[in-house]
Amino acid sequence: MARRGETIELAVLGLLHEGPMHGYELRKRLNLMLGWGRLLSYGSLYPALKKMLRGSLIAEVAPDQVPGVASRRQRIVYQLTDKGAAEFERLMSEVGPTAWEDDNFDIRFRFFSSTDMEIRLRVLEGRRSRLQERLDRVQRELAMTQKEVDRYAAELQRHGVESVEREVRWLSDLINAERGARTDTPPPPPSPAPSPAGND
Amino acid sequence: MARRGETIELAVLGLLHEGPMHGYELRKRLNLMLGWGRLLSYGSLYPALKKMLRGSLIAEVAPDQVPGVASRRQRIVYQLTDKGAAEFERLMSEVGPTAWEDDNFDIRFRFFSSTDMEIRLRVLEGRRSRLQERLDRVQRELAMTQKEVDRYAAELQRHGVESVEREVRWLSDLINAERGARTDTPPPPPSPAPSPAGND
DNA sequence: GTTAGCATGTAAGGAGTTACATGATTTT
DNA sequence: AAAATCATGTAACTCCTTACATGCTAAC
Repeated sequence: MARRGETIELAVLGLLHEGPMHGYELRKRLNLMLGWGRLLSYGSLYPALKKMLRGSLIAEVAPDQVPGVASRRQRIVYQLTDKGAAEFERLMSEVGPTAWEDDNFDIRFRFFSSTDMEIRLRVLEGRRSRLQERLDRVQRELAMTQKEVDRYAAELQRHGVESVEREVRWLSDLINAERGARTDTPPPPPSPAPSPAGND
Repeated sequence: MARRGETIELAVLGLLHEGPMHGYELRKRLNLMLGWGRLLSYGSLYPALKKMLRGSLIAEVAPDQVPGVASRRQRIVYQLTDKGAAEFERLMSEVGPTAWEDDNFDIRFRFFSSTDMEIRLRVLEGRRSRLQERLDRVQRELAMTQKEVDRYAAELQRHGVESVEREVRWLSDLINAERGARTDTPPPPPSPAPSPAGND
């Protein structure tokens, strides 16, 4: 779904940011994390790790940490390099369109704790106005095209619109929560107008 | 997400099943139909049409329907062939896993009017149990892995679970509606809104 | 007459899946 | 000892996107 090749990379950087891990474990967490539909295959994870290794974003951890448990070696534990950590921060502070895409947004949100609130707000607002645009566009076109509507087609539209509206409300709540936490100022009346988005 | 190459093909067959259309129009409808996230590009639509043309699933409509409006020609209107109609029916009566995938499910649902209720029920139930499995798996793993949970990670999980639960309820309502219509039982509630949706 | 939108296509390449291939370790 | 699961990897392939390229038609 997400076309940016950075998607897996960002997720891996984020997970390794929380601690060293080997590929198999990484994959399990990744599937749990964005598991709402897609399962990541080894055929895409391992090549991605190799690539990041070549780019020095990650490095293999020295194998013999605990001398007592000598043998148990065939899994490769990776950790973030300084360069990798810097790249993670660079990617996490992007606030442009790529940060609003479905998968990219989820991953960024998952690692929001590693970002400033300003970034968080920009990303949340960007995502919200993107969804709002989708909604408006669909509803506009629906008004034009609607002649005889198939029952199931209509039900699908209805459910889709409702789901997106629900996510918009979710985002609005999150935005309010962030704003409320920003200062001790009591949260001002919510602005229903979707703010036009800034870009990177 | 959807890996099956049949996805676009089925959607095109379904739309042409409702009437002849040219590529540009097809694309607009497709984007409206499964527009919740992805936009279909020409680079994928036109090659697909060519392929279907080669396979004789569709054919070009004779260009000169209305003699008076001679010129206005450069768009290519396609229509379903008999073979295409048969293929559409074959695909629509599949009830296996491929029919439960996100995109494939949406497309099948969109064209449910062209199917028997038995098929509809199988597809709806298949999709529901697939979502239920996802839910169970995630909740099981969540119970094991949960140690220190990041605030945003937890919120993302919560929202994800809730969304899927919501879709399960939606499917359940639809299944009940189908079952209710199965017997000769006269439709008890009036049908101003076909929404049996008891949501939220 | 020039911009904007309609309409069709192609080439190159990215991203990820499937299927294959291998072996170690733990559980039964 | 077998089966399950952990663990890593590769090759071929599919699907789709991006960017490019072209020309017609409507509106301003």
